[in-house]
Amino acid sequence: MSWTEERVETLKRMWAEGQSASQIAKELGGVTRNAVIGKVHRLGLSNRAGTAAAKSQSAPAKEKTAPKAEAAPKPAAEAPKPAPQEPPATAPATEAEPPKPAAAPAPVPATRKPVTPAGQPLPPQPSANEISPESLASAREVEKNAKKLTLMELTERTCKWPVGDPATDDFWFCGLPVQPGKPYCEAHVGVAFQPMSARRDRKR
DNA sequence: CCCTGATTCGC
DNA sequence: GCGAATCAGG
Repeated sequence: MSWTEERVETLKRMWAEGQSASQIAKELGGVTRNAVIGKVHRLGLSNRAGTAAAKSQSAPAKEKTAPKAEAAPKPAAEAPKPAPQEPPATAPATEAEPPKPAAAPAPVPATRKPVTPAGQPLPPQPSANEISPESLASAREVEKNAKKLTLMELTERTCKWPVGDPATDDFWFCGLPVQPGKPYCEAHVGVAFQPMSARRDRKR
């Protein structure tokens, strides 16, 4: 892959948006995060406001190398603080979309925001399947300690189980460590991947 | 351990 | 110019 103008555009845009190098690399495909970082530097972009790792680069006493790079007088326009815009409540850029989990039990407070978009009908809910009570129980259990990640914070190792209503503020992803090879944590894998007949007669 | 960005240096 | 390897911090 090469840095075509289009790809560079995407790179610039995402970098400006505060996306991490690895996220950009995934988006572009065919490149590693190292490649992205290297390009970012060559392009002269770089220090974004308040980057975690970036601020550590102040070694006052000892210089192990002699960088001659002086401040590059870049007339580049100051990036206009891109206010974290609401991500489209739809399709995450992330892949791995196993079966849509059954609707999360959204505890509807009396004061529910009526944010049901008039545009599209609700996605086809595979349905109110009967999930093993045990599974649901453990899932709810886990949701209490979930890391509550945002779409952006998801990685290949964080549980992508959605909780709450995407149309409200009360929406997040589980985020707990995923089960190896699965997109969800153990508890949610249990709810997501149920054999067709998850329900046996409850032996009580 | 997972992640982040920064830098170096052979190609 | 490119990006893997490496470094360094969280």
